[in-house]
Amino acid sequence: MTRRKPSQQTSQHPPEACHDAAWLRAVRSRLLLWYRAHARDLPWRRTRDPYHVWLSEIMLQQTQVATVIPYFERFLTALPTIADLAAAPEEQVLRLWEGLGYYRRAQQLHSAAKQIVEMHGGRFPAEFEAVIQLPGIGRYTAGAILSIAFDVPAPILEANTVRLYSRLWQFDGDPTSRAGQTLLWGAAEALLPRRGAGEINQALMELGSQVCLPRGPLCEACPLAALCPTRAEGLQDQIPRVKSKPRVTPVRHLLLAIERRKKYLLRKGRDGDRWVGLWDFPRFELANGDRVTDSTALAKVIASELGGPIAIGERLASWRHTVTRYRIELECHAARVQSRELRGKTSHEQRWFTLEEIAELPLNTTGRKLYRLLCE
DNA sequence: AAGTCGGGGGG
DNA sequence: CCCCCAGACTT
Repeated sequence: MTRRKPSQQTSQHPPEACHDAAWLRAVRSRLLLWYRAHARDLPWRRTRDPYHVWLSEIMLQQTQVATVIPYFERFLTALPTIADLAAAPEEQVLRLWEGLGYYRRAQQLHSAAKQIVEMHGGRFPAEFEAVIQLPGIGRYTAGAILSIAFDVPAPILEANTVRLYSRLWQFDGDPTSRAGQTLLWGAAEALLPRRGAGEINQALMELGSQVCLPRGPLCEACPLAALCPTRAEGLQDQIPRVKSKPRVTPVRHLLLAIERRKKYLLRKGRDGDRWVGLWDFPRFELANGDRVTDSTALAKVIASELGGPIAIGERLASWRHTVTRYRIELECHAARVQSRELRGKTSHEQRWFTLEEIAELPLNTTGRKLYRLLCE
């Protein structure tokens, strides 16, 4: 058991040295007894199909279980095999992802499916080196897929187990630091059994998410409480250390519903934009005190970006939307084109769509919200 | 080591 | 309002 001072916690001994083999065996066996009695019945736990496990792991990145479930089932109904995914148009994949966020996950999943068809005959690879080379799959996701789908003894480390291991090893340094990562990955490795790594890994995450909570962990219900040094010293609310978060900066956006003959002008996000690959209504950032209706500078920007002059009309709606570290004050206006066509050059891909066509397009969340307003 | 990428759940 | 989430990737 570790009894070193916090300042020395991150150095000197490898994590294996902190807990002996008997302690590790006790953790595994108590954990498995608890898990077999308390595991939630989740869709991706009913199968070991590598495609299903892979899809669930990608969707679950930075996304909570309850949010993922309906997306997971709808996605597999639409694209039941890796070959189906590889052959699907990107806009269908993004449409299935719409609302989940982190859309690059969907694009990399799609790209990886094509690679699997090309390089592995459509069969998900079972070797770590091949798996981690696929786009969108890092050390955690590779370990999760390999251990769950193929029973490969690969360690995992993610939000739940960072917290669990920090407490079990009483690590009070910064978990994201080099030393923290080394210690925590070492802990994950030390806990691995020779067989059944997938079950252990899922049990560790389940305990972390259901019992070893960020604040107010349920130590009374924890099967590992008697083995936990942090619990013994009552430090479970100080470990792991929390990092302060960056400030949120407010911005204003203008969203234009430009209609011409029952069609609306949409633009597709490209590299450098926020929602790459998703369609959006023409969107412009406003200066601080800018009034939408009488800014000639704004009119120039709009005309140059859309390829012709636009007359801004009445306000349709306004609301607030927070993304990453920006709080967007959104103002939606109706608008009409003044020339017969927008014929100037545009750096974005932009096209006119009917409402029926927009229904099938991948949009970002605010774009979808404005679409619904226009349908009323 | 810090930024970026989204959106919703829940206190 | 706040914190948090089965991370990966770039700078």
